[in-house]
Amino acid sequence: MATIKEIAELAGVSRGTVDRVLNNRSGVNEDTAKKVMTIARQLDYKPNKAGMALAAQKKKYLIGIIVFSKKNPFFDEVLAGFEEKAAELSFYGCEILVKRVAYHPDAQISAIESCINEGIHGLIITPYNDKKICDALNSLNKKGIPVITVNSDAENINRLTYVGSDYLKSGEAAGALMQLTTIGKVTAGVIMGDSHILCHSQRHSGFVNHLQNDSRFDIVACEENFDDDLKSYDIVYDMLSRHPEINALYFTAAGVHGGCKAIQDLDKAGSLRIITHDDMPTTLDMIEKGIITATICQQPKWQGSKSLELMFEYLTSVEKPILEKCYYSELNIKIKETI
Amino acid sequence: MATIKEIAELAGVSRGTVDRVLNNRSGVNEDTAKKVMTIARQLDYKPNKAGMALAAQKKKYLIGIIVFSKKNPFFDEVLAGFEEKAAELSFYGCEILVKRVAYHPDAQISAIESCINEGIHGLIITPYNDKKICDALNSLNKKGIPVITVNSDAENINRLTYVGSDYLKSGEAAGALMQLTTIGKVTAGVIMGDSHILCHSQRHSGFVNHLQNDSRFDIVACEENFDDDLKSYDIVYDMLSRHPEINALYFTAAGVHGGCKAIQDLDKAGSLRIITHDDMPTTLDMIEKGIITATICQQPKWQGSKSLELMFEYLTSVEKPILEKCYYSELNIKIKETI
DNA sequence: CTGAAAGCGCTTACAG
DNA sequence: CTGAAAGCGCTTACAG
Repeated sequence: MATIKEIAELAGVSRGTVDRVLNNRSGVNEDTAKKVMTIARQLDYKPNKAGMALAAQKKKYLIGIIVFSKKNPFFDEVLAGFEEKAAELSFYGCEILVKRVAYHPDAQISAIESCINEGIHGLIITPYNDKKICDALNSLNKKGIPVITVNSDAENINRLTYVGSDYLKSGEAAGALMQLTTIGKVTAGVIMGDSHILCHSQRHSGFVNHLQNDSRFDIVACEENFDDDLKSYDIVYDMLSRHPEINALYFTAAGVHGGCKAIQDLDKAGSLRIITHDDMPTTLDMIEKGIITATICQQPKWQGSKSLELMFEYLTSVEKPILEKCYYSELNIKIKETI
Repeated sequence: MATIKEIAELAGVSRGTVDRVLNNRSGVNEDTAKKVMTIARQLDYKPNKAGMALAAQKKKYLIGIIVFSKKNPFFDEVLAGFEEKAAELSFYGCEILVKRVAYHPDAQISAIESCINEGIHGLIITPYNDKKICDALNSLNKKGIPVITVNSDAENINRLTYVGSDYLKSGEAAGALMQLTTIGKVTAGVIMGDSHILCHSQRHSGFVNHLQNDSRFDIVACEENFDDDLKSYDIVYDMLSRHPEINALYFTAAGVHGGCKAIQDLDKAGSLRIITHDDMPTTLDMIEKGIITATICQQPKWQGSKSLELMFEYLTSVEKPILEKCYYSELNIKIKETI
């Protein structure tokens, strides 16, 4: 592996100059720069990360992370991903500033402001899909603070990229799984999180799209639980009472535990085919008990670590990398026997 | 973060001495060592990886990797994991030496020998379950070259750990998936790889165990294809001709493509429920075509990167880490809509 | 526009 | 048994 020192010797200049050329720091004679670049290319120079890391010891890159409140255990896993990656990058000077706030535009706005005050260099956020947030994020961008959305995207945001699930596809997968695991006439109900949340409505569409041409399926009810377990209990209880013919349920988001409780209380545990998303402990418990048939997971940990990795790479690279529009996590179906 | 320099100043000794104490290098006065250790503990000293990496620039850790031949595309993925991790560890001086050999004890033996000749410091291997291999690996251990088994384990080997699938569990998962996706009477056939291969027979047992108390299921045939697609074609063709009542097939290992071809040629594509393992391109193609219902994957890439990570950590750490007996990969069910 | 020098934290001959 | 010094590769004030 070629080093800066070698290149400097070959080019007959100092190491400092080579460094300037290689990192596009301004103020180097054009001819000198060309000569250095040619040699660097010939030797296929790749910077040594250990050297970079050591020299960067005093530098600091502070990356703000805004995800949802502690009430939603799904984000515990995403956070685990952030922390794992942050530990790995800590010796390159990467530091993270985590804020877990309520799912509300105002809470997010004030979290964003406090991030700015603490001097973040980049922001990773699960945005509430709202005009206010959109504006706030776009003005961050103008300040030169790049934004990456994670887990959930928002419309019209000027973000670097989105890291998370393909929600339409995951809804379709839920529909397909429903087909695979049922026979005959299926009367289904859907329990959504919040129809104002982009990803929840996308899962719903995916599910409906996939099943609409299958004459076996009839979707007779769809309600929102706003990701709240108590609300979820009531809604499911009510839905199943009004529609005793329902024999399958699809939960597009959280509130799985409350909903399943209602099913247990109605003594319908065995007679319903239930598909959910994600694998928080309460969901795993319901799978273990045989109440939920399968759950479709979305690599929350990967979402955290990947988004931080991309942000850090972007912040530290000289030639800004070209990012994909979206980085989709894999869908992972789990049943009792694979958890 | 405390540094060696700080500790040296506080202890009133040189940095060299601190280094000797911290890394258990011999020949330090006991009292001095104690003093240094106390201070290090007080400051919660953690070595700076960048510093270590830079200083280790001239060192080299060569790790041998022996997996199966290029005919088995599953190992392409495992290899991708090895290479990704090797790139990450390269600036700590980690180098890998990959040998892909035929699934045969003699081929493995000679690969092991050539690894020794090239001076490996550790070996990661997917061992053929055979006395000869076992002896060879145990003698490696005696030479001080640690061994990790990956993807497949062998009996009575003195290895550091095993990184791979829990095959019994994955067979059970296949059985459960079969139950979930069928109704009424199911007459099943099993296509095994090689009954002498530990993991293949474990999957078979898991599958049979899971289904034996379910009166809906009848397993009427079980044949070996030795992971060969042509052989697999013949076996499946023959099995389905002799047992026209078969309406479900389980492939415990490779040879999926050949088997599915036979099914197509017999015009039975729609009428069989088929469960397989892994997601090599040919398998994905058969899922896309609706011939295979679901496939259970085992994180091949993770198996490669995890095993290399563990080996490198073991080789480079001062206090040898205590490893688990086994590191199991997650099981990941995929259907057409999630690939 | 460029160079010489110091420094990031750890390791390692070498000298004593 | 211990210290002083050089070195790993990259970066960064500072001086010119």
